[in-house]
Amino acid sequence: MERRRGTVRDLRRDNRSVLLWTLYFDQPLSRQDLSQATGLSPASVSNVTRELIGEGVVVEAGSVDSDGGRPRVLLRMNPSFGYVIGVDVGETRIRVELFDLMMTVRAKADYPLNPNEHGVGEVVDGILGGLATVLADGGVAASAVLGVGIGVPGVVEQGAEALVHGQTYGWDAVPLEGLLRSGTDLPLYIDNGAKTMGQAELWFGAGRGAQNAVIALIGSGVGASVITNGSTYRGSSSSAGEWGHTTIMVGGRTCRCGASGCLEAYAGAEAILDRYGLPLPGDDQESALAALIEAAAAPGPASARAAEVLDDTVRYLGAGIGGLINLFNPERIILGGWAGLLLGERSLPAIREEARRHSLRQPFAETSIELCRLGPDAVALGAATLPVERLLNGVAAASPGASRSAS
Amino acid sequence: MERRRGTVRDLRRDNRSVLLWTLYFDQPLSRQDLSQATGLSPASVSNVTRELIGEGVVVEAGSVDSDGGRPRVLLRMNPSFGYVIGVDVGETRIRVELFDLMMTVRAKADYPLNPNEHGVGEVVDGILGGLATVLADGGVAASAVLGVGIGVPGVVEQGAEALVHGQTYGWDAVPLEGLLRSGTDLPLYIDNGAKTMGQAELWFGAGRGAQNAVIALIGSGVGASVITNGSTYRGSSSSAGEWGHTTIMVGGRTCRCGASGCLEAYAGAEAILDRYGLPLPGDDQESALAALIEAAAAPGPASARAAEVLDDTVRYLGAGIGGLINLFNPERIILGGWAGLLLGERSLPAIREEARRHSLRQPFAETSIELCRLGPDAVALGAATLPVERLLNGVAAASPGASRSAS
DNA sequence: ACGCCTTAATTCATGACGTGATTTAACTCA
DNA sequence: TGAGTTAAATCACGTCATGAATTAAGGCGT
Repeated sequence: MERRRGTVRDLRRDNRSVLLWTLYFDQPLSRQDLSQATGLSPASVSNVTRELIGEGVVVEAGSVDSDGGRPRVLLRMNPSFGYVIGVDVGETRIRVELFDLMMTVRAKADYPLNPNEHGVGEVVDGILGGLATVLADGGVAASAVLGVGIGVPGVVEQGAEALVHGQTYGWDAVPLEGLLRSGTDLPLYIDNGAKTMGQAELWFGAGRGAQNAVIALIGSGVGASVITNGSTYRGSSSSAGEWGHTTIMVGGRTCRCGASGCLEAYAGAEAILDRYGLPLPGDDQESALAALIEAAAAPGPASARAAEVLDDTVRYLGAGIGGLINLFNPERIILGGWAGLLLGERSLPAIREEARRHSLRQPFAETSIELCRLGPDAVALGAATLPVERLLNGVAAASPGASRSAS
Repeated sequence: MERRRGTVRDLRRDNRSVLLWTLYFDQPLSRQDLSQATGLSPASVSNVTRELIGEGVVVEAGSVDSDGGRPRVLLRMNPSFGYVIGVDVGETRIRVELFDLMMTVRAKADYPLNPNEHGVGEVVDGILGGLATVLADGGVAASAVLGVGIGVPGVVEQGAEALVHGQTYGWDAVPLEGLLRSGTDLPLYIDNGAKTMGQAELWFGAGRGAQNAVIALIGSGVGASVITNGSTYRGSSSSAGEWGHTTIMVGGRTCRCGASGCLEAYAGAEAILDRYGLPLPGDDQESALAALIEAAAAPGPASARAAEVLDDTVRYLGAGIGGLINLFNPERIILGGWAGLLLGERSLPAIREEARRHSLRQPFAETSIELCRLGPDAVALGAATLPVERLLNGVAAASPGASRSAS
């Protein structure tokens, strides 16, 4: 991960990198477009491009007339230069997806989990099984895989080998990378699931183009991904963005993390249902929350009570979001996660209003609050962007197969 | 502020910059030391050094024996290459200080303010008067001044001309830079006072060497400065770090910002005194808070009540700090501001404990919570570092006098 | 078909830069 | 005084980005 700088060679790597990034997100582009977009001279674009085409990362694809003159040749990423795998370790299932470079899904695999028993061995088995399945189904050789991104709940401590701390479900410094290493030698990128979902929204969803944003993930629990200067902020030990355990009510409800007054203890789906207290139809949290929202809308005896719980939730959420606005001054707040979507669909305007009441005028005015745009696969998708990010940054060199022997 | 990158010339500027930064903070250093510290080759260090000495930014200063061989020549910044001015616009006074490049004070000036009437004109007059005074007292020509840094309370919106929003004391988009421009043509750098104080602690105080830190400023109100990747984080419209108005108690006390439940409404000095409610000796908040702390320690009728108020304060503060730890995952939290110091001296261990109770284990374990190390002039000192930062980054070119005509 | 025009991309000559190897500088010690 | 030692400067070389010049690839009018 060491990034040298200072020699004229590093300069080339950086230029190559900005060129790849612009091409990745705005393709197809002609060499001329690239020159304009990156600020590099046409000559340099030509040189770097030749190199990239030679390596097979970039391909020429069609051309466009330019009234009267020589037509522009369009450049694209080569989608099959290499493949990436994204893994979403969720509360109820492990999902594994195989993508090409442009993030087209090639194969999927699901592995159900017992929600109340996050056995490490089971998770490891599920991931390894999923890897084998998608490679077989997708017809892709392991040597063509650039890497495997894995989004897990809980804090991921990056180091020689990533450790996972899941304070709310009993994982304490689990050496997930080491455990997986014995079953595969693909390059692994393990990160917090909220962060990978955030990166998915940043790259392909409601966060596109943002330099500073916060993606809030509200599911059973509450998490967030903070984007600063265009990339995921990780802090000193890569656990930044743990929004769910911000105190919004000193001395308040006890949270499953052990503290009291956490946002998650009020606005997480589990907490919402618990605060409502009454039984609801549906055998999982998702349908229960949907039922609660329906109850609040429909006339009936439970309506007022349900609406009150939801309105309180909006207030808590608004307070939490207001804090994010004040602290991070983002240009965008994106509300995601299945519970975030349900709540947002019902009461996004109210959430905005509560966020306004709990933040300062100037930063609030600079922020837009929106719903996420990607579906439930965003965690896996975002995880799969991790190896792509590495490729775009120019760390992964020429041939994709080489990455296997990177022990 | 545009920073080009991509040409071999930009590379030189960057290398020059890292060399200047290392020299600034670890001087004196020999060329060899610099080579080792920056990773640049001895040859490059030699070249860049020659350039810097030629410009007068760096000077040779003495030498050190190296058992048997040619002695190492030590290099230093030239303290009188240029001068900088720092301005602290506080609640009760404006303080203006003149420094040389190495931040040795050359002159000071104070200008009292009526605490309850932050007249814009008065502030402008005070600053302009202070500038003239320190230049005269310090015997420094205006042409030798690299710039003037100004730390103000409230949100500073950077743009063509900096605007100041002081929501808590009635400044709304005040064009401070424009107003000052008519009285001086020195380069101006206006920033939030908590941020400039944070930068002072980062450069010279308890934050030295930190890559990720939060400097909490607790005075009459509450602010913070967030350091990410070694420099002040500003967000999309440079108002990031407004910690004081984070909600820690939904539906709680009304804050002077208009919202309810803000941290500032509980842990700011004004709020602490208000929560105590009873009269205290002393004619300003500072002596009143000191008296409150004394009352809690001494036996007496008011002791229990005072201790309770302070203990509550610690809890609120701990909740706020816990949120910072979870969200930013800093390696260090630094407690500053006059009230922060008073509270910290009394109960830093308790604050640490409450922060622990309100944060997740893993990020808390990575964080140390300390008191600031600089005195009450930190805001002005930090403001004065703003033009120095620009110099170190290589934006300011050869002769310091040239900066005057940078309109 | 042909030449002219327009635009895109490449090539070329140039200058800036960092670097390892070599040389010079500066000082110690026997 | 000369050998040894370490610091710094210089040199020769390779890499790179770039503006200018050149080539490539099409349209259009005659």
